[in-house]
Amino acid sequence: MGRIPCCEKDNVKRGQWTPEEDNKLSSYIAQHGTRNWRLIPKNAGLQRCGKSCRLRWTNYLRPDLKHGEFQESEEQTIVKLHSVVGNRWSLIAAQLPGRTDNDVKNHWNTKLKKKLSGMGIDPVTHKPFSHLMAEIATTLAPPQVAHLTEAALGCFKDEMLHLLTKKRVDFQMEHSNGAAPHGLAPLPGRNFTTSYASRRPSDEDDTVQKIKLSVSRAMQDPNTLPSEPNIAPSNKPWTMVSIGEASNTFAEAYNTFATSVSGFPYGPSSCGNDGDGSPWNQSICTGSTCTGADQRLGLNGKGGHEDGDEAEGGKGMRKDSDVFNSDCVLWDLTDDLMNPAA
DNA sequence: AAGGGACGCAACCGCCAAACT
DNA sequence: TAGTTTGGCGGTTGCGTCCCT
Repeated sequence: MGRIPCCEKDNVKRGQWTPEEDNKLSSYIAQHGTRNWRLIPKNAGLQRCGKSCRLRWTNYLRPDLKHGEFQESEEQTIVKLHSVVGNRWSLIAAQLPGRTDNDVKNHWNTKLKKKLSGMGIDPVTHKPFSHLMAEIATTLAPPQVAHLTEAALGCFKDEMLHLLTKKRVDFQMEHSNGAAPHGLAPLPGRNFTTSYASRRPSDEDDTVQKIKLSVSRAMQDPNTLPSEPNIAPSNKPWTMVSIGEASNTFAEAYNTFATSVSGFPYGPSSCGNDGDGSPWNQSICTGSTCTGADQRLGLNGKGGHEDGDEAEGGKGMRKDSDVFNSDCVLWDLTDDLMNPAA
């Protein structure tokens, strides 16, 4: 029954490929093609598993591969496609001639995820963090919102201070004239060198305090709470308006953070239209779930991944072609992307 | 100059659907 | 039709290199 095993696990070599092995594999495939991966290592005189040979060929040896750095246009394509199809690297790579799924995956994990996070955009949902927080807040009553705010601010503090600490030296070294570093969008009127260098340790606590103050002020604003007399805020039946207003405190908190940390390179509302016009600022914000893009394009947020599990669970989506039926068509998708089964 | 941590990339692992016997 | 392998995919890991202290 069935076929014979692809290779004897005990007799196969593992680890890095040598130039000799590459030559053997390349010359064999040049002559005989890639029809049967089980037989290729045997016939080519390689002590490798067929699967290992296939990976080596598809990810490295194929003559049509690009090996250089990713261009900005390629990065934009990856981000756009990822906002629609999630971690389906093979689909994304198919739109980038010369790039493999492994290339795209590695580049996403090592560069693009951090780049998006640094711009205040969640790499899983492609929404601004502030927008995410507001969305979460709409599902909670204000007392819970307050607790969530505390937790979220802790996250922001750690994340942003980490970024600031890491970048400070680079900015001072490379941009003594105050210009924005490569790949980052400068804010008008901000000077990186002075703003970073002037930060004191106590600024960190000041920042968090500022945010907390802003949030609590917004929470207690009479305009954001129901007006029934003699009912303590925590006991009031919350109206849609009040909850909606309270949820805005998250966006305010985030923007307060970005504003109060002088020199924060991406500024508040990094997904708005108030950027500097750099390709990154424009392209990132075309994500299907971005508020700004939703408004500009008249979208209702049906496209993209509304929850992290779906975005992360590439395998779970394989059979689900609904992602291609999204109302949210942001750019021209090729036929095979729109109809992956074809 | 040396040690340690961070980073990037290549390769492996495990799962799934299709193909095959 | 059932059992098995193959090919393909996404997630994860290991290792070499770079950079900072």
